Amino acid sequence: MPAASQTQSTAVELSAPHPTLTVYNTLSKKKEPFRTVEEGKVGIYLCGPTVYDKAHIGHMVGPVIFDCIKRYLKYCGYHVTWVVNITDVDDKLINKANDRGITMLEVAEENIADYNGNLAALGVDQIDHFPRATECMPEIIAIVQSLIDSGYAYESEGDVYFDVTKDREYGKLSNRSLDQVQGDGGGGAERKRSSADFALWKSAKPGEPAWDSPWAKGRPGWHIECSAMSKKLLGETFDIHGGGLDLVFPHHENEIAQSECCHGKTFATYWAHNGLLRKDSESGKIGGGGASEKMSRSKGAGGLATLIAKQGGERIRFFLLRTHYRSTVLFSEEAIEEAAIGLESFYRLFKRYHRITKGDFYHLQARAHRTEGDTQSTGNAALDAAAACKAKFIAAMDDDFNTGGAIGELFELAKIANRYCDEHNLEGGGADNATIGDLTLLMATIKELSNILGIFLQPPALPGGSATDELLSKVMPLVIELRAEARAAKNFAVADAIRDGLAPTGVKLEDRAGGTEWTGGGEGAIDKVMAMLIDLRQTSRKNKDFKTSDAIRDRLAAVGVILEDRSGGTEWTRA
RNA sequence: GGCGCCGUAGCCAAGUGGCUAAGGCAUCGGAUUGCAAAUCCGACAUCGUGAGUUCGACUCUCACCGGCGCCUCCA
Repeated sequence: MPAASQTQSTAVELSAPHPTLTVYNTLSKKKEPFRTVEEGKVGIYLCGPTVYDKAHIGHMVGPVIFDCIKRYLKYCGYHVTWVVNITDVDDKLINKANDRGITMLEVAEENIADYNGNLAALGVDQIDHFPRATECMPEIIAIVQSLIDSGYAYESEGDVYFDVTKDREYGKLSNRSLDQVQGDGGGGAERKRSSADFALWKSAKPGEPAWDSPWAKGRPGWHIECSAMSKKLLGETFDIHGGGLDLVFPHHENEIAQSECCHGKTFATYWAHNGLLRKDSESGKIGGGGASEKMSRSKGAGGLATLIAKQGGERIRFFLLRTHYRSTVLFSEEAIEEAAIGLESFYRLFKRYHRITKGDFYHLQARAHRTEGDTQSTGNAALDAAAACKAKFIAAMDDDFNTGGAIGELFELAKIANRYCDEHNLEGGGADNATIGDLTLLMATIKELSNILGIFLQPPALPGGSATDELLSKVMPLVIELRAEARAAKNFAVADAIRDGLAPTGVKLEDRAGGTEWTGGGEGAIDKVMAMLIDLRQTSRKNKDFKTSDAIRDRLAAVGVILEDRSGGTEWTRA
């Protein structure tokens, strides 16, 4: 078999292709029909962080898209195992530990906690295994030994290097030939046979964390831990290997080299690389084209936890999912806030659904698996339109997990549901069992599809809302009541003064068929609301509208707020 | 220098060899509202430039211009 012998890695036999799902493969630079190593099962390995510092938003792109990928593959009926590794031994960790006078393990623990908190906030909960390099030393050493035994690696003064000249296929992922990767050789150049060789094992200097090995006491090189962890949890050949585009070379190239030389067969069938985030330093400027800078912890990027605290995880997830995962994304808080506006319209729809049906969107039962045969017309225009949206949503996801296109359909679905409410006057008495049933079907479709994206799984925790002041919740009904009375008396000046006066506090009023609703009101809103009321009372007194001014004081007293008129103005206190 | 990516409306962003080029934000009309808000309806792009292939290209090829990535650690 002369032709086949040109490749040392024998291709493994794959399942029949999925009829519609295609996945882009960095290895072939094409979208390919999706086939699996084992029928009905998918193994995914995503390169996680080296935990030497806090995460930045760029670290979430991979986890978020793969979280969706797993959800979608499950939806398509696959059984999926997803591994995200933690690299917790590395030069940078050692340096960090030395700088701070703590152990490498302590540095790792701190940043792993940060990372896990970030994942949880963004709704990434599909990861099955979280292996750590330091927990896989026997497996790492076994692979290194095997590579030495088969002549692909050599020991040199206690270090072990992979001999790239022995690997005929070296460079196939990043599309470069050996003479193109002859750099300065990096650290330990004098111990290498070729400058492109890379370390599988690094002997320890005094004081460095070290593990016993057949060579010198030391630690694994970068790259090798992924080969070991993926083998341990997913086998010698698995389906999808993911990571940031910046990992293609040298990290993934070296992983392939190690694993395929060690096992003599395909390492991963599909290589899926997400695009990188850039920080938009000129956001807000007209005309775009402004400079943007690379996100990198070495350049001080970080603060993801702070960003989450401010914006909330769902906004960030939604922002990331609006763009195809392979694109470069310009990130700025303004961009996140713009995405959030779209998100809010969904939250409003969910509330509308609740007003009409008393049902909770978040508790709707939705289909968990795709069904191809439910496209026959129902004779109901709204339901038919929704079915068409769903079909387009699925087609988008089938096309290399095109979440951006899928989200467009979600907006369309929201419009269909809102229109249905309008056309059938569901908030003005048009609701009956039939219309409520149809609306619920529409909402369940939104639930089914948003479940795939991992959004709207539960009411958003942040921002603002959850921390609403208890007193504010008591005062607002009273404010609304005052305004309702003013409106009933056609005293629109007072009614509008209340609503307009509330605007700067972040509290919004919306008049609905069933009464006025209020939303918003974050930290400090209560003080501003009280100031508005005091101001309104002053104005009323000035206008001899004592009915209003007295009502304000009396009703505030009823909820435990006392107003005291002093020479310098009115002060309020909690009783 | 080597390898590669991108350029769609004011902004963000899907998509396709030929029917109306998704969707979101913003803007402008209209319905609705006491006025708003929300919601709905409508308006708003010929797809960086030039050439080629083709009956036909925004979609394929080439050139150019303009952004960007990797080649050192990096999600």
